Amino acid sequence: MTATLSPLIPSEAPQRSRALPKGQQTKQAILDAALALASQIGLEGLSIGALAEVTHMSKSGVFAHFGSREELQISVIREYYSRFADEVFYPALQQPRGLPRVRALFDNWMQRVAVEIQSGCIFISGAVEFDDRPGPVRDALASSVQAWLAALYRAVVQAKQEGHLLPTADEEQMAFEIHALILALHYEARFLQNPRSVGRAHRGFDNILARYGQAEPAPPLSTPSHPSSKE
Amino acid sequence: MTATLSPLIPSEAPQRSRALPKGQQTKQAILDAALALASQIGLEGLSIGALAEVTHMSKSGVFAHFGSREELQISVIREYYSRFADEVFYPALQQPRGLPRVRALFDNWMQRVAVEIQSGCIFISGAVEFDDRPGPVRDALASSVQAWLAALYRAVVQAKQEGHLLPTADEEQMAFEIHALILALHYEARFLQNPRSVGRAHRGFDNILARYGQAEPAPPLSTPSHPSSKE
DNA sequence: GGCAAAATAGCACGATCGTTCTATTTTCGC
DNA sequence: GCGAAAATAGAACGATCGTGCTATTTTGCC
Repeated sequence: MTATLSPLIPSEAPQRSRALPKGQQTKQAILDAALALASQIGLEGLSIGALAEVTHMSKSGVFAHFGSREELQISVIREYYSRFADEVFYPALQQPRGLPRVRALFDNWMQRVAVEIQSGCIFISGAVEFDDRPGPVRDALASSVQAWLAALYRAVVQAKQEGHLLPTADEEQMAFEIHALILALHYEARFLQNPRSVGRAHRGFDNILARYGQAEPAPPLSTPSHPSSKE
Repeated sequence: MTATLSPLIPSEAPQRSRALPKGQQTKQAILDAALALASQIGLEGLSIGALAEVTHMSKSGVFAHFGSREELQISVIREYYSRFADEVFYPALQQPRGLPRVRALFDNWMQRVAVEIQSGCIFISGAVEFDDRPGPVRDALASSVQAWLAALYRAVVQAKQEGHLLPTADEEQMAFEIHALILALHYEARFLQNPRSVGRAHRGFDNILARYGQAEPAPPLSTPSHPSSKE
């Protein structure tokens, strides 16, 4: 099976046969602006009026593309998830299974969060905004995050299977601790504006590897592949 | 010097000579309700109308006690900070300097966050809400958090001074990693509703101690050092 | 190039927000 | 218990919000 980040939220199949009709085109432009706006002020702060102003449209013009504010928020989450996957997940697949891939996932993630120190991360701000507000927006957000964390977890499991981690390593624990570093980086860099946070997070990852990793580099092609990776 | 969490935000000296006048009394009642409300829906979600309804007062009656919404928010932060110090920081001072005190700080913190999985933590939600919204509310929040993190850092420094940590231990790094665990606990327990998070955070702390602590008092890493960290 | 359909604008609605102003009630020292 | 001062209520304001309704413009197929 090929590793993917499943599009948990079904989206209409994009038209590939022709150039996008005008409607979809401006819808995408609105979505771009909405993503930028939501990153700064949060999904809850996203207002149709402000969005209309930015895109030089009327409120109802913007509104018509989504039908409701909730649908707009969900679309933003979908868009964010897609970009996150393109930027963090898929590039890491070029690294070989195991520790190199885990390292690439973390590095890409770090790099993205480092940029988001200015712009904000929807997966983090959204979690706070919707942590006790049930509904479709929360569901979309939670399943997106879960999909990403599950992908990270799978990469850690593979690293252990490849012999890159100690046999005693607890994969779920390791994934938890990696996630923790990212959250602390976001908190201390973006809110507390501590410039040392990036270095702290990197050091933290090194510490995690020192604890869970095999002391000696694993033999490159030693073990014949087990029944292919199931999760 | 005696260890304290300085009241960074100056507050009017409370009247001790007499019973509180009626005004201060209801102000405190409003503040209690505001704290509960802000914990659930955030400092930004705190509305004077909702607060009036909960306290069975008129909007203007509530408003008159604070003069502005901003002042209300700052008062809530002040109140939260005070309770946090009473519940997490001061009790830990009964433990001897060094590792026991660090452990107590973490345990108290964990216990509080474990409760806040239901109610929410203003230090965390507020950080997201105000991370790029300058102003007095953000300042009050940031200085409160900084004061607490500095207190944690001092405790770690003392632990090293007492010889409870390796001479190579980086105190700031250790404090960063502890903070990270708390943030991950809050995120994964409150938003993702993963019941294993409490155990993961405890285990993470054990891992940190294994990395930075002087190796001897407890049996080495393979056995869990605390009976409670079972999932 | 005309014409249905899609896209966008304009306007108004009810609700909620923080805040202000004025009136009324309650507190509390004397 | 009188009366000034404090506390609370009530109503109204302008602003902003999401949304529904109806025009108007623009698109894109024939």
